[in-house]
Amino acid sequence: MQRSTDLHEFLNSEQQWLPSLSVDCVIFGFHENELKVLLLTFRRTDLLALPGGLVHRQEDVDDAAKRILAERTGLTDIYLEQFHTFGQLGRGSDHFGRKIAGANGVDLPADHWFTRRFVSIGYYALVDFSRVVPSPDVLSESIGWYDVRELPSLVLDHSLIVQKALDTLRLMLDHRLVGFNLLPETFTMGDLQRLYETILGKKLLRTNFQRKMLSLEILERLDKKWTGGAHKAPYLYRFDTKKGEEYLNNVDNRPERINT
Amino acid sequence: MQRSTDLHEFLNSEQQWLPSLSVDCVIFGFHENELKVLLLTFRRTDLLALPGGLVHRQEDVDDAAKRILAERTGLTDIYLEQFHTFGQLGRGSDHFGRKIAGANGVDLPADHWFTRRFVSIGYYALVDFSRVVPSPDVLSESIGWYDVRELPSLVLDHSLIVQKALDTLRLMLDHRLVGFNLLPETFTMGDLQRLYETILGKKLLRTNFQRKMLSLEILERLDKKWTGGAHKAPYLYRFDTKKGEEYLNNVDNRPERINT
DNA sequence: ATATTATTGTACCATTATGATACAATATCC
DNA sequence: GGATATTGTATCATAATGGTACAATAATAT
Repeated sequence: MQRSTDLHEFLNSEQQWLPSLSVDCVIFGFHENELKVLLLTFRRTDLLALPGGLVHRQEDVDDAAKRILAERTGLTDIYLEQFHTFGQLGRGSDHFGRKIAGANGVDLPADHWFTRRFVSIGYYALVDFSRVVPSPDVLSESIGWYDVRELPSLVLDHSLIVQKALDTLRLMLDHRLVGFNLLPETFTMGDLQRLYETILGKKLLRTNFQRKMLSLEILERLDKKWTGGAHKAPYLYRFDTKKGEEYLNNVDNRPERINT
Repeated sequence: MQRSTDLHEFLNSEQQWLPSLSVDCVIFGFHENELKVLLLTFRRTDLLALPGGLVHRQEDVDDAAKRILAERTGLTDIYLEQFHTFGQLGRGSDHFGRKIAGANGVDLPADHWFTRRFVSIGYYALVDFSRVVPSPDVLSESIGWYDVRELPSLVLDHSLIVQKALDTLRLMLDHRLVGFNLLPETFTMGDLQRLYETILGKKLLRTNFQRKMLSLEILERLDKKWTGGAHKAPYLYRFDTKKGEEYLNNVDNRPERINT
């Protein structure tokens, strides 16, 4: 995989990019009842930011999001979903771009392209952060997971972007069954419940959660799982892709409150 | 209100605009059990398109959407909501821009800015089309309402944009109570039901719809309405803004299916 | 006046979904 | 074999929803 090149090269790369547009990725990491977000710091600064980047002149924006995530964090094969585009005035990157360049000994000319305004398209994803090893690119000093409940302050409007992504994730949780692409191929009902609880930020009643999930008829029950714990072994389940598609395609399963 | 200027002026206006970005508005019109979309044809062509436009260099994108809608259709004070950004390759406007210019006797040079690629931010709104008089701007030959169930073919990817907007509208219908900003100040339960039925594209059971709406406790019951019809007079209702806000702010009213 | 008509508001019942508790089943450890 | 922690299911009470019935009531026709 092609990783980002260095800052000087980047600052001279205006011709490569679609002007005015950027992409920012909110990668939620789930593990052990914690929900975290992947953040980078820029070299020689302590500025925290979402992994983001620019779109090539001849590149589908969805593809750009995947490429940017890969280049900046090393993460590949992750399902990204667009959720909102941020185009407020005052998310201008003048101060911001100048600060980053400055920290690396570059004094940007008054009208340098990187100091101009960008409108940013937000994408989000949900991964199991114990099974993913992000690595920072050359523009970045560090990369790491930060708990969503105590997020430090971020560059530009990135805090707002994270908040909007989280709202969308919660809203879409069972509409899109987004959870299933971050569980292992097979999982227990407890695994699934912990995922839901972490994303929704609240406890669910075990028995009713189980009843509900089984009633959706999108899970295939497999063998039991003998973990070595001193207790009854839980069943393993697999997400039944075919039934899952049917479920999602059924208009009646949309989360609308008016039915009859 | 400033309306759009002529084509030649527009084609020389590159400096005004944020490059690569456009906005398209999907205005749904509701009246008498019909759901329609507002479309324009470009001058001297029969190309149908959504009202769209470009963003000024120093202009909030949400503001740009409102301005564009006003300039191109004459509609003002309409609540627009962003729903998706369209950035596929191949929605390129080369062929498209050249066709429009050509129809008006302008032969665009090979790399004219208007033939380049645009990424478009989609906004939608819902209005009562009997109470709104759109008028086409100078770029357009005509403006009119088209039934969503039998949409003619549109320019670029505008059919896709309409479909996505409609999906979003239906999904958000009672989550955001989006319907209320297009009913008159006071309305009957029948009015409200017809609105829901038209947007959802299906019949609802009168008695249960009434029960549901009343149970939300966001409607204020007023006097009866004597229409002159040979039947019992229905109550009029007003949307109670304060209670409505409370309702929308209550997380428990989000359309999630996993509760306990 | 009175009957007729169309529509509305509400009551009511059957069915389904949800919140909550109880309890038997069972892998492992001791 | 008994203790322990967890899981799967049953069950009950309550709430929400789908569906029907019916009385109330503005206008109109008689």
